[in-house]
Amino acid sequence: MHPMTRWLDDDEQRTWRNFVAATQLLYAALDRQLQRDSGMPHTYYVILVGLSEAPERRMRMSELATWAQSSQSRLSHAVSRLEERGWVRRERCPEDGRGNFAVLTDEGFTALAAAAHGHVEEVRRSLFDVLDPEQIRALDDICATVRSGLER
Amino acid sequence: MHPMTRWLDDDEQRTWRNFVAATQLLYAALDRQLQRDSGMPHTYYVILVGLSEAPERRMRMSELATWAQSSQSRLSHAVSRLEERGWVRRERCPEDGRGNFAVLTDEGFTALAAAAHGHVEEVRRSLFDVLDPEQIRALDDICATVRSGLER
DNA sequence: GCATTTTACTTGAACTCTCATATACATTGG
DNA sequence: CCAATGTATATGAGAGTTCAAGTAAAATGC
Repeated sequence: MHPMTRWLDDDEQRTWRNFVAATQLLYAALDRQLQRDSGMPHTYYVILVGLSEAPERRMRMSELATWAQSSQSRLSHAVSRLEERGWVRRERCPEDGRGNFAVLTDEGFTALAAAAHGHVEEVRRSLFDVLDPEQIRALDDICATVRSGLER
Repeated sequence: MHPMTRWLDDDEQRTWRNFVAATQLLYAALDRQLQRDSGMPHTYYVILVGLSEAPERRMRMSELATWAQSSQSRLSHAVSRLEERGWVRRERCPEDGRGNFAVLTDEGFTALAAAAHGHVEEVRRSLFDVLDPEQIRALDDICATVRSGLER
């Protein structure tokens, strides 16, 4: 069947557990900060950022899902919640009757702007402030590598 | 009020987005693999690992929560689900009437052993196989630093 | 001793995410 | 043109997580 398990040696084990611990603590801190100060999870924040950077602050659902590394279903649910808050609105796509645009409203833009400061500070506090420039370069390199390995 | 936002510069922005993309893709891959092959999310796997390494395969709930970086509530719910599957059992603590032990059952140990191969392979495929030894050392270092920054 | 506070853990509701399925429009091949 | 297939998105149920209470036992203080 499958080959013998290539178990992690002690160093790898330690690295892996440090990785899991660090990333989970980091996301927990981010989510807590965003939820507390802006009432949204990190995934919603990412969606708003995507829209805010898109031309006319609008994007097709599927394009936005790809951008935000989200499943289409997750994005659809999330946009529904964001619509309820008046931060995003859906618009039917004229060229393609199946398609929908997600459009960032002015209220959504305002909410994002209000959330950004605290979020960025948290990212700094949790990550950039504790690493030296060399480590930050290395991290960028590592993440780019892992990312391209997983993106197909 | 609060000081001016120290925005991320272009390099930091890129690093941060690579980090988010890489970690999210990685956890998505892990969770998909574990769910598909073993019917459990990564958080449950971690709980079982913790118990399997504890003396007599048992740990106090709060100790286990700390070990697994979980809230007590999350752990309590998770242990309830794991109990339903017969993988874990609760036992009242004799010395402290408030306390509970979570005990890994033989079925739980078997389930963990069955899950381990595929999980480790996925960790290798997604992370260790794509990085060179230098990068792995750097990652360990970075994660340990971030971790201790966030653990208080 | 007994009231107060703290600790250990559980519970329920609200919310998010996943997975399977459904819907509606578009495209393709004869 | 129309049946078959593919694409874009939505929806509903089930599962996990969070947050705010709730319970029960231990420790503390006077």
